[in-house]
Amino acid sequence: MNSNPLIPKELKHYFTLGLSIDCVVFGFDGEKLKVLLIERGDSPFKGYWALPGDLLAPEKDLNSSVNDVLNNLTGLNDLFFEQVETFGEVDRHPFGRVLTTSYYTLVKISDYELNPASFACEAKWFNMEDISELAFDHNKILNTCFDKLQTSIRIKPIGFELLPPKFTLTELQLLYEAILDVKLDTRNFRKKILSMEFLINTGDLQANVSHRPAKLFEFDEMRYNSIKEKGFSFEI
Amino acid sequence: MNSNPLIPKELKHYFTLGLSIDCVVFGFDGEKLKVLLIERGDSPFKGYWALPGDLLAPEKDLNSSVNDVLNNLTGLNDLFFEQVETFGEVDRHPFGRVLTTSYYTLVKISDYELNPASFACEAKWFNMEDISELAFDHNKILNTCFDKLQTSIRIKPIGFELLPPKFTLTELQLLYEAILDVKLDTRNFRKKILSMEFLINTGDLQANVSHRPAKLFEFDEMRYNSIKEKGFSFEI
DNA sequence: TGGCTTATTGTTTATTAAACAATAAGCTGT
DNA sequence: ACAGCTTATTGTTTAATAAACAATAAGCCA
Repeated sequence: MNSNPLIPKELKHYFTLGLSIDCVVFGFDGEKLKVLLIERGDSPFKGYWALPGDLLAPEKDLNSSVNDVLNNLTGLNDLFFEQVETFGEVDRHPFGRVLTTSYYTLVKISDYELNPASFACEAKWFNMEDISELAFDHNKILNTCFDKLQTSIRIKPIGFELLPPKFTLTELQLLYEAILDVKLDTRNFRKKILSMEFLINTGDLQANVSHRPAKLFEFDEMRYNSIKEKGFSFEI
Repeated sequence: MNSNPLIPKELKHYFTLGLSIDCVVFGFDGEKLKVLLIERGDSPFKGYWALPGDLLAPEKDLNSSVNDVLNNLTGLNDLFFEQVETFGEVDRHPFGRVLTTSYYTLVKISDYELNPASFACEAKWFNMEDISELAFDHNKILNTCFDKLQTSIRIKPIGFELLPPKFTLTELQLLYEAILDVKLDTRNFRKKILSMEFLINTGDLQANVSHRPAKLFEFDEMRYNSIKEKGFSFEI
C-alpha cells in the first residue's frame, strides 16, 4: 500500500503530501468565453462552485492524469491540456497539505455534453464575468490560467480547436475578440491572419443565412503545427 | 507529526507523495551563460551532477521554500525565482513517488561565492554546452527551463540583475547574445534598447581600459518595473 | 604622432501596423 | 423584379518598426 518502499526512515515525514490537479476548461460558444465549473457535493467546500479537480493517485503520472480527473467529474474527454502553475501555500486546503497543479484547455462548447459525476453534483459553463467566490484558492488559479491563455494566443495560433472544421473568418475573429476581450479591425485582422498562410479557402459557402454567405475556411494542419511549435507574434 | 490531521481514512493513500524543488540557476560571467550544478554526496545518484534541489517540508509554502533549498546546498541567497513546470512521472525518483517543481533564476556569477553544504559535496558553474548526463530527469528539467528563459527574455526586460549597477551597452548586448545564443547588430541593438527608455546615461565613463572608454548606463527602476509587468516584444 | 582597440552613430530600404468606408452578395417580403 | 436588410469582403494611405550596412571617434600605448 505504501507507494514509496525505499524511503529512508528519516525522510518519511516528507512523504505525507497530497497533490491535486485542477482543470481550467475554457469554452467558446461562438460569442463569449466561458469556463466550466462543478458544484462540489462533498466536503470540503460542499455546495461551492469549483474548478474540476481531484487528488493525484500515487501510482499515476501527473500530466497524463489530467484527462482522467476531468472525465470523472464532467464526462469531458481527450483534451489537450497545458500545464500552468503549481500552487502550494501550506493552508490552501482545509484537510491538510495539498498542493495543486493547474492546467488549462480550450474547447468548443457545442462539441461536448456535460455529465457531472463523482463528487460533482452539477457541471455548468459560466461566463467569465459571472464568476464569484469559488472553493479553495480557485479564483486565483482561474485568473492565473486566464492570463496565460491571453498571453498564449498572441504567441501561438491556438483557437482552431474551438471552431467547426470549416469556419468563416468572422467566426475566427469573434473567437479572438472573446479571448482577448477587445474589438479588432476586420480588415486588418483578415490581412494578418491570411498572411500567415495556414488557412485554406475551401471554396464552400455558408448555407442557410439570410445575408451574403461567407466563405468557409479550414486550416492547413501541417503548416499550423509547424507554426505552433516555432511560435509567432500575433500582435493584433 | 502527521501534517494532515483531517484526512478521511479512505483518502490516506493519496497523502504519500513527496515533492521536491529543483533550482536552475543561470549565471552570467560577462561572456557565457552558465548553470550552477552540485555534485550529490548522498544516494540516490551519489556522485552525479545535479540541479540543486531538495524535498519540500510539509510545513512550508512551496514558492517561499525555493531560496531555502538553494541556500542550504550552495550558499546562494535571496534570489528571485520564476516557477516553470512540475514534473511528475511515476518513476522519476528511484526511492518512490517524488514529483518536482522547477524554478529558474539569473545571477551575475561574480556576485556570489559558492559554499556547497548538506548533501552537495561540490558546487560548480558549468557552461551550457559542457553538461552531460545529470541525476534524475534533470537534463529534461534544465532544457525546459532554458527554453523558458529564452522565451522570457524576448517578452520581458530581464537581464539587468546580471550586470553591475553601472554597465556599458556592450555588456548588455553580450548578455543578450549569451542568452539567445546569437550575434546581434550593434547599431540596431542600441537603437532598440535605448528607445525603450529604461536606460539612464550616468555621464560616467569606463575607467582603466586601453581603448575608447564606453559610457556607463544604469537603469530606470520605476520604468523598468512597469515594463516588466506589462511585457513587451523584444524581437531582435 | 601613428597605430591599436573598442565605442559610437545615421541613412536607406523593406516590412509591418494602423486607420479608415465603400461595395458586394444573398435573402426577404412585396 | 426589386427595394431594403444584413453581413461579407476588399484596398489605400500613412505611420511605425525592422533590417542591412561602415565610417568616424576616443582613449591608450609605444
